Amino acid sequence: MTKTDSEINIKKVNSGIILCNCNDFDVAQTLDCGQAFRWRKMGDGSYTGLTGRTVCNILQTPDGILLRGVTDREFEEVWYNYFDLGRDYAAIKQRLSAHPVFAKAVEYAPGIRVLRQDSWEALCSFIISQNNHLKRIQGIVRRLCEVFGEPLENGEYLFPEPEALARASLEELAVLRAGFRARYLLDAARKVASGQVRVQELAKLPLEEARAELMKITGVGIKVAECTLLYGCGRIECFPVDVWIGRAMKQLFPDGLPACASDCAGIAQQYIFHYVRTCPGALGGN
DNA sequence: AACCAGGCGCATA
DNA sequence: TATGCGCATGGT
Repeated sequence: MTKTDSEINIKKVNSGIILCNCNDFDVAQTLDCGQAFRWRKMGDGSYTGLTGRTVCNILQTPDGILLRGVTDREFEEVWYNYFDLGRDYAAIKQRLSAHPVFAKAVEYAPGIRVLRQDSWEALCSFIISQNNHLKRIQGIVRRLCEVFGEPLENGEYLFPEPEALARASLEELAVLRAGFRARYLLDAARKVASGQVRVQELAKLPLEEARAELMKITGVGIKVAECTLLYGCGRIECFPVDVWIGRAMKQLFPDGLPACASDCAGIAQQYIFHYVRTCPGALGGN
Protein backbone atom coordinates (compact mmCIF):
# COMPACT_ATOMS: atom_id res chain seq x y z
CA MET A 1 0.00 0.00 0.00
CA THR A 2 0.99 3.61 -0.20
CA LYS A 3 4.02 4.88 1.62
CA THR A 4 3.39 8.21 3.24
CA ASP A 5 5.73 10.28 5.28
CA SER A 6 5.00 11.35 8.87
CA GLU A 7 2.87 8.94 10.85
CA ILE A 8 -0.24 8.72 8.71
CA ASN A 9 -1.25 5.10 8.54
CA ILE A 10 -3.48 3.76 5.78
CA LYS A 11 -5.84 0.84 6.35
CA LYS A 12 -7.85 -0.85 3.66
CA VAL A 13 -11.40 -1.94 4.52
CA ASN A 14 -14.37 -3.18 2.51
CA SER A 15 -16.01 0.20 2.15
CA GLY A 16 -12.82 2.03 1.23
CA ILE A 17 -9.78 3.38 3.05
CA ILE A 18 -9.17 4.59 6.59
CA LEU A 19 -6.53 7.16 7.49
CA CYS A 20 -5.25 6.51 11.01
CA ASN A 21 -3.05 8.70 13.20
CA CYS A 22 -3.98 11.60 10.99
CA ASN A 23 -3.94 14.21 13.73
CA ASP A 24 -3.60 17.25 11.53
CA PHE A 25 -6.70 16.69 9.41
CA ASP A 26 -10.21 17.59 10.51
CA VAL A 27 -12.69 16.96 7.72
CA ALA A 28 -15.27 19.59 8.71
CA GLN A 29 -12.68 22.26 9.44
CA THR A 30 -10.99 21.66 6.11
CA LEU A 31 -14.10 21.46 3.94
CA ASP A 32 -16.08 24.21 5.70
CA CYS A 33 -13.43 26.91 5.98
CA GLY A 34 -14.22 28.66 2.73
CA GLN A 35 -11.60 27.25 0.38
CA ALA A 36 -13.74 24.75 -1.57
CA PHE A 37 -17.38 25.26 -2.52
CA ARG A 38 -18.65 21.98 -3.89
CA TRP A 39 -18.50 19.48 -0.98
CA ARG A 40 -21.98 18.46 0.21
CA LYS A 41 -22.63 17.61 3.84
CA MET A 42 -24.64 14.40 4.17
CA GLY A 43 -27.08 13.35 6.89
CA ASP A 44 -24.49 11.22 8.71
CA GLY A 45 -21.98 14.05 8.96
CA SER A 46 -19.89 12.84 6.04
CA TYR A 47 -19.06 14.96 2.99
CA THR A 48 -19.45 13.98 -0.64
CA GLY A 49 -17.46 15.65 -3.35
CA LEU A 50 -15.22 15.16 -6.33
CA THR A 51 -12.15 16.44 -8.04
CA GLY A 52 -11.75 15.83 -11.73
CA ARG A 53 -13.93 12.77 -12.37
CA THR A 54 -13.11 11.05 -9.10
CA VAL A 55 -15.81 10.97 -6.43
CA CYS A 56 -15.46 10.29 -2.73
CA ASN A 57 -17.37 10.36 0.50
CA ILE A 58 -15.31 11.30 3.53
CA LEU A 59 -16.22 10.85 7.19
CA GLN A 60 -14.39 11.63 10.40
CA THR A 61 -14.69 8.66 12.81
CA PRO A 62 -13.09 7.85 16.15
CA ASP A 63 -10.93 5.28 14.36
CA GLY A 64 -9.71 7.69 11.72
CA ILE A 65 -10.86 9.30 8.53
CA LEU A 66 -12.91 7.01 6.33
CA LEU A 67 -12.81 7.52 2.56
CA ARG A 68 -15.78 5.54 1.29
CA GLY A 69 -15.86 4.19 -2.21
CA VAL A 70 -12.19 4.99 -2.80
CA THR A 71 -9.86 2.41 -4.34
CA ASP A 72 -6.16 2.13 -3.49
CA ARG A 73 -5.36 3.48 -6.88
CA GLU A 74 -7.66 6.52 -6.56
CA PHE A 75 -6.20 7.27 -3.16
CA GLU A 76 -2.64 7.15 -4.44
CA GLU A 77 -3.31 9.01 -7.66
CA VAL A 78 -5.89 11.56 -6.55
CA TRP A 79 -6.82 11.98 -2.91
CA TYR A 80 -3.38 11.80 -1.36
CA ASN A 81 -2.47 14.85 -3.36
CA TYR A 82 -5.84 16.62 -3.08
CA PHE A 83 -5.79 16.55 0.72
CA ASP A 84 -2.10 17.53 0.71
CA LEU A 85 -1.24 14.47 2.78
CA GLY A 86 2.45 14.61 1.90
CA ARG A 87 2.93 17.85 3.80
CA ASP A 88 3.95 17.95 7.45
CA TYR A 89 1.31 20.23 8.99
CA ALA A 90 2.48 19.48 12.52
CA ALA A 91 5.82 21.08 11.71
CA ILE A 92 4.17 24.06 10.02
CA LYS A 93 1.83 24.67 12.97
CA GLN A 94 4.70 24.45 15.39
CA ARG A 95 6.71 26.99 13.44
CA LEU A 96 3.74 29.37 13.08
CA SER A 97 2.94 29.15 16.77
CA ALA A 98 6.05 31.15 17.55
CA HIS A 99 3.71 34.11 17.10
CA PRO A 100 0.89 34.29 19.70
CA VAL A 101 -1.85 35.20 17.18
CA PHE A 102 -0.99 32.24 14.96
CA ALA A 103 -0.85 30.07 18.07
CA LYS A 104 -4.46 31.03 18.85
CA ALA A 105 -5.68 30.58 15.28
CA VAL A 106 -4.01 27.18 15.01
CA GLU A 107 -5.43 26.09 18.34
CA TYR A 108 -8.90 27.22 17.24
CA ALA A 109 -8.92 24.95 14.16
CA PRO A 110 -5.85 22.68 14.16
CA GLY A 111 -7.31 20.36 11.53
CA ILE A 112 -7.36 22.76 8.58
CA ARG A 113 -5.39 21.67 5.52
CA VAL A 114 -5.05 23.66 2.32
CA LEU A 115 -6.54 21.58 -0.48
CA ARG A 116 -4.85 21.14 -3.86
CA GLN A 117 -7.80 21.85 -6.12
CA ASP A 118 -7.96 21.91 -9.88
CA SER A 119 -6.60 25.20 -11.27
CA TRP A 120 -9.48 25.97 -13.61
CA GLU A 121 -12.06 25.15 -10.96
CA ALA A 122 -10.28 27.33 -8.40
CA LEU A 123 -10.09 30.18 -10.90
CA CYS A 124 -13.84 30.08 -11.57
CA SER A 125 -14.73 29.56 -7.92
CA PHE A 126 -12.83 32.62 -6.78
CA ILE A 127 -14.08 34.78 -9.66
CA ILE A 128 -17.53 33.92 -8.35
CA SER A 129 -16.49 34.60 -4.75
CA GLN A 130 -15.88 38.31 -5.24
CA ASN A 131 -18.23 40.62 -3.32
CA ASN A 132 -20.31 37.57 -2.48
CA HIS A 133 -21.44 35.28 0.37
CA LEU A 134 -20.21 31.73 0.95
CA LYS A 135 -23.74 30.36 0.74
CA ARG A 136 -24.44 32.04 -2.55
CA ILE A 137 -21.04 31.10 -4.00
CA GLN A 138 -21.90 27.46 -3.39
CA GLY A 139 -25.23 27.84 -5.19
CA ILE A 140 -23.70 29.50 -8.25
CA VAL A 141 -20.91 26.89 -8.48
CA ARG A 142 -23.46 24.07 -8.18
CA ARG A 143 -25.61 25.50 -10.98
CA LEU A 144 -22.49 26.04 -13.09
CA CYS A 145 -21.74 22.31 -12.85
CA GLU A 146 -25.34 21.21 -13.37
CA VAL A 147 -25.86 23.38 -16.43
CA PHE A 148 -22.49 23.12 -18.18
CA GLY A 149 -20.78 20.08 -16.63
CA GLU A 150 -20.93 16.46 -17.74
CA PRO A 151 -23.36 14.39 -15.64
CA LEU A 152 -22.08 11.17 -14.10
CA GLU A 153 -24.22 8.06 -13.63
CA ASN A 154 -24.31 8.51 -9.86
CA GLY A 155 -25.95 11.92 -10.17
CA GLU A 156 -22.79 13.99 -9.68
CA TYR A 157 -21.64 16.56 -12.22
CA LEU A 158 -18.12 17.25 -13.37
CA PHE A 159 -16.85 20.79 -13.19
CA PRO A 160 -17.42 22.16 -16.73
CA GLU A 161 -14.51 22.27 -19.16
CA PRO A 162 -13.43 25.76 -20.22
CA GLU A 163 -14.46 24.87 -23.79
CA ALA A 164 -18.02 24.05 -22.72
CA LEU A 165 -18.36 27.41 -21.01
CA ALA A 166 -16.61 29.27 -23.81
CA ARG A 167 -19.23 28.07 -26.30
CA ALA A 168 -22.01 29.63 -24.24
CA SER A 169 -23.37 33.14 -24.60
CA LEU A 170 -23.79 35.66 -21.82
CA GLU A 171 -27.55 35.11 -22.04
CA GLU A 172 -27.09 31.40 -21.47
CA LEU A 173 -25.11 32.15 -18.32
CA ALA A 174 -28.05 34.05 -16.84
CA VAL A 175 -29.45 30.84 -15.29
CA LEU A 176 -26.44 30.82 -12.96
CA ARG A 177 -27.64 34.10 -11.40
CA ALA A 178 -24.02 35.09 -11.03
CA GLY A 179 -24.76 38.76 -11.60
CA PHE A 180 -21.92 40.92 -12.88
CA ARG A 181 -19.52 37.98 -12.53
CA ALA A 182 -21.05 36.17 -15.50
CA ARG A 183 -19.04 38.11 -18.05
CA TYR A 184 -15.89 37.52 -15.99
CA LEU A 185 -16.52 33.76 -16.14
CA LEU A 186 -17.08 33.93 -19.86
CA ASP A 187 -13.89 35.91 -20.43
CA ALA A 188 -11.94 33.40 -18.31
CA ALA A 189 -13.40 30.46 -20.23
CA ARG A 190 -12.61 31.98 -23.62
CA LYS A 191 -9.06 32.95 -22.71
CA VAL A 192 -8.32 29.56 -21.18
CA ALA A 193 -9.97 27.60 -23.99
CA SER A 194 -8.08 29.59 -26.62
CA GLY A 195 -4.75 29.10 -24.86
CA GLN A 196 -4.37 32.80 -24.24
CA VAL A 197 -4.20 32.04 -20.52
CA ARG A 198 -2.26 28.85 -19.85
CA VAL A 199 -3.63 27.45 -16.60
CA GLN A 200 -1.44 24.35 -16.77
CA GLU A 201 1.70 26.52 -16.61
CA LEU A 202 0.64 28.44 -13.52
CA ALA A 203 2.13 25.96 -11.06
CA LYS A 204 5.65 26.33 -12.46
CA LEU A 205 5.80 29.87 -13.84
CA PRO A 206 7.69 32.47 -11.77
CA LEU A 207 5.19 34.00 -9.39
CA GLU A 208 5.04 37.42 -11.02
CA GLU A 209 4.46 35.86 -14.44
CA ALA A 210 1.80 33.55 -13.06
CA ARG A 211 -0.03 36.50 -11.54
CA ALA A 212 0.20 38.48 -14.77
CA GLU A 213 -1.07 35.49 -16.76
CA LEU A 214 -4.19 35.27 -14.60
CA MET A 215 -4.78 39.02 -14.57
CA LYS A 216 -5.16 39.01 -18.35
CA ILE A 217 -8.70 37.92 -17.52
CA THR A 218 -11.29 40.63 -16.99
CA GLY A 219 -12.52 40.33 -13.44
CA VAL A 220 -9.33 38.75 -12.10
CA GLY A 221 -7.42 41.14 -9.88
CA ILE A 222 -4.65 40.47 -7.38
CA LYS A 223 -6.90 38.78 -4.83
CA VAL A 224 -8.55 36.28 -7.19
CA ALA A 225 -5.13 35.61 -8.76
CA GLU A 226 -3.60 34.83 -5.37
CA CYS A 227 -6.51 32.53 -4.50
CA THR A 228 -6.16 30.66 -7.78
CA LEU A 229 -2.43 30.19 -7.23
CA LEU A 230 -2.82 29.15 -3.60
CA TYR A 231 -5.80 26.81 -3.85
CA GLY A 232 -5.48 25.69 -7.45
CA CYS A 233 -1.74 25.56 -8.08
CA GLY A 234 -0.19 24.51 -4.79
CA ARG A 235 1.53 27.88 -4.36
CA ILE A 236 1.49 28.06 -0.57
CA GLU A 237 3.63 31.19 -0.54
CA CYS A 238 0.70 33.15 -2.03
CA PHE A 239 -1.26 35.33 0.36
CA PRO A 240 -4.75 36.42 -0.70
CA VAL A 241 -5.88 39.57 1.10
CA ASP A 242 -9.65 39.91 1.30
CA VAL A 243 -11.66 42.10 3.68
CA TRP A 244 -11.19 39.67 6.58
CA ILE A 245 -7.46 39.30 6.15
CA GLY A 246 -7.25 43.07 5.67
CA ARG A 247 -8.92 43.62 9.05
CA ALA A 248 -6.78 40.91 10.64
CA MET A 249 -3.58 42.48 9.35
CA LYS A 250 -4.57 45.91 10.62
CA GLN A 251 -5.60 44.74 14.07
CA LEU A 252 -3.50 41.68 14.76
CA PHE A 253 -0.36 42.17 12.65
CA PRO A 254 0.20 45.94 12.46
CA ASP A 255 3.90 45.35 11.73
CA GLY A 256 3.20 43.05 8.78
CA LEU A 257 3.18 39.31 8.37
CA PRO A 258 5.48 37.66 10.94
CA ALA A 259 8.64 36.06 9.58
CA CYS A 260 7.63 32.61 10.82
CA ALA A 261 4.97 32.58 8.08
CA SER A 262 7.12 33.71 5.19
CA ASP A 263 7.47 30.34 3.43
CA CYS A 264 3.92 29.15 4.09
CA ALA A 265 1.99 32.42 4.02
CA GLY A 266 -1.01 30.90 2.27
CA ILE A 267 -1.48 28.19 4.88
CA ALA A 268 -1.08 30.77 7.65
CA GLN A 269 -3.67 32.87 5.83
CA GLN A 270 -6.19 30.02 5.91
CA TYR A 271 -5.86 29.54 9.69
CA ILE A 272 -6.25 33.29 10.22
CA PHE A 273 -9.14 33.65 7.77
CA HIS A 274 -11.17 30.95 9.46
CA TYR A 275 -10.26 32.22 12.93
CA VAL A 276 -11.26 35.86 12.45
CA ARG A 277 -14.36 34.98 10.44
CA THR A 278 -15.88 32.41 12.79
CA CYS A 279 -14.36 32.81 16.27
CA PRO A 280 -16.32 35.38 18.31
CA GLY A 281 -14.03 38.05 19.68
CA ALA A 282 -11.08 37.23 17.47
CA LEU A 283 -11.32 40.73 16.05
CA GLY A 284 -12.33 43.97 17.70
CA GLY A 285 -13.17 42.43 21.02
CA ASN A 286 -9.73 42.63 22.56
C1' DA B 1 -36.15 46.43 5.25
C1' DA B 2 -31.79 48.07 4.78
C1' DC B 3 -27.23 46.60 4.56
C1' DC B 4 -23.48 44.29 2.68
C1' DA B 5 -20.83 40.30 0.85
C1' DG B 6 -13.31 35.92 0.42
C1' DG B 7 -13.41 42.43 -5.53
C1' DC B 8 -12.75 44.59 -9.73
C1' DG B 9 -12.73 48.16 -13.34
C1' DC B 10 -13.07 52.67 -14.24
C1' DA B 11 -13.07 57.67 -13.35
C1' DT B 12 -11.05 61.39 -11.09
C1' DA B 13 -7.15 64.07 -8.79
C1' DT C 1 -0.53 56.26 -6.26
C1' DA C 2 -4.80 56.83 -4.09
C1' DT C 3 -9.68 57.05 -3.28
C1' DG C 4 -14.53 56.37 -4.48
C1' DC C 5 -18.30 54.42 -6.89
C1' DG C 6 -21.33 51.08 -9.42
C1' DC C 7 -22.09 46.50 -10.17
C1' DA C 8 -26.33 41.82 -9.88
C1' DT C 9 -28.09 39.07 -6.66
C1' DG C 10 -29.74 37.52 -2.48
C1' DG C 11 -28.44 36.20 2.66
C1' DT C 12 -28.75 37.97 7.30
